[in-house]
Amino acid sequence: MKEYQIFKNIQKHISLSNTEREFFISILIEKDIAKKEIVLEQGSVSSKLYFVEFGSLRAFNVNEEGRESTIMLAVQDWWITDMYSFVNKKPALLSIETLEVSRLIEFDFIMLEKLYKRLPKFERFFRILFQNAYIREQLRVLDNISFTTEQRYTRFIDKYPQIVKKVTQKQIASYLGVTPEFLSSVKKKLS
Amino acid sequence: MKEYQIFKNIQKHISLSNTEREFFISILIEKDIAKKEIVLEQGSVSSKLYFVEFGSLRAFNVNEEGRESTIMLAVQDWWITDMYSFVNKKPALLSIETLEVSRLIEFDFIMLEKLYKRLPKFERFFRILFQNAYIREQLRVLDNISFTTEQRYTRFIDKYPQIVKKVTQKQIASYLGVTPEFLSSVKKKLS
DNA sequence: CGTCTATTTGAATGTACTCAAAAGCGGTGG
DNA sequence: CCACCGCTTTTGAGTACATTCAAATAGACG
Repeated sequence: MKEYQIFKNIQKHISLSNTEREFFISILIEKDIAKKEIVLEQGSVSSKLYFVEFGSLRAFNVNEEGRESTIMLAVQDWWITDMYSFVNKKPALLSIETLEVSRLIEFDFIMLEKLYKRLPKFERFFRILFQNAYIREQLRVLDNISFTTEQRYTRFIDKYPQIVKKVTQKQIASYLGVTPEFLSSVKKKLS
Repeated sequence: MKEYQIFKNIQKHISLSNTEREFFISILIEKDIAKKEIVLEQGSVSSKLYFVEFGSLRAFNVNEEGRESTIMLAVQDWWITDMYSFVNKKPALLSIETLEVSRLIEFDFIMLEKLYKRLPKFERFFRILFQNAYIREQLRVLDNISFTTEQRYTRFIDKYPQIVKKVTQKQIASYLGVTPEFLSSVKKKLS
């Protein structure tokens, strides 16, 4: 049997019998994506949830003035989509692009609902997944409002060393919510 | 039968049979709390998840310099705890206090795990709850890094008019991550 | 090698903070 | 019911943080 990263991910929280595993495999859709491809465009409705088998992606918002804000970075073993759009079927606030050649596993909304029905233990799995995602985002809010840019930069590179290798300075700046020029001066001060 | 706000909340996402409802009632613990009481102290482990039957609460972090950051505000029909601490059993990053006389329904971690076992549809309920919480926090991150203080202030009062009535200017400032003095000058400019 | 983008540097400007003091407001006790 | 106390809010001056704009340098990639 093919070794999917996604099984390791799922088995962190639930265990599947052989028949469950077979069913699950039968619905999986793999997509190989080239570098710098857009997998979701801001303004369109996000109909897919992605799991990253390998590679990396970035989710970002572009505001009216053209300023980019990076909201999420995903590497191997992470899940990514514009959840707001996916759940509410409203235009996505985020675009998502690959940072390198990536293999994704794709779940569409309908299929996910079927999965919940057929294998209710996936309710538990995603309950735990969203619980952790909520905690992570809340910690990021705390970071944003209570630390200086310098602190947030060093915390970011300590927390996500594997991501730092794959993104540009400019993208880190847009994740922190500052200009690339200012981040450059912060780095200079640190060294 | 007593009319609990929490049933309306739960029935937004799942429906309970009479026997399920009876079981659920049997495990509910109500707490009436006076104004300005601390229900969770930063540094201690959060062992309870609270639902707000009525009243209002504020969750905030105090950093080494003594600066307060308001992370969450909860009114009737909201859930609140330090989820990071509750899930990981680590010292809480947040204190939680009542803003007025409030009635809470209390769930401890063990009881919640029992509830998941006995009534697995609660996995679904909390899956949806955390999904929405995650979306909300991610939108707040986007707000924080992509809007000016003035924009964030007006968005806040538009989005949470019922909360605005119950909190001080100082607390709104600490929610937005600015000083009360600066928020005061922003308000002046707006009028 | 040449082109395009990212990064750095610096000057000028605007945003937000600190500190201090005054004014406003709500609750409490006499 | 009023006077006082403590906390919140406002105001202003001075400073620090962060942006904008422009230009130079460095890197990545075909």
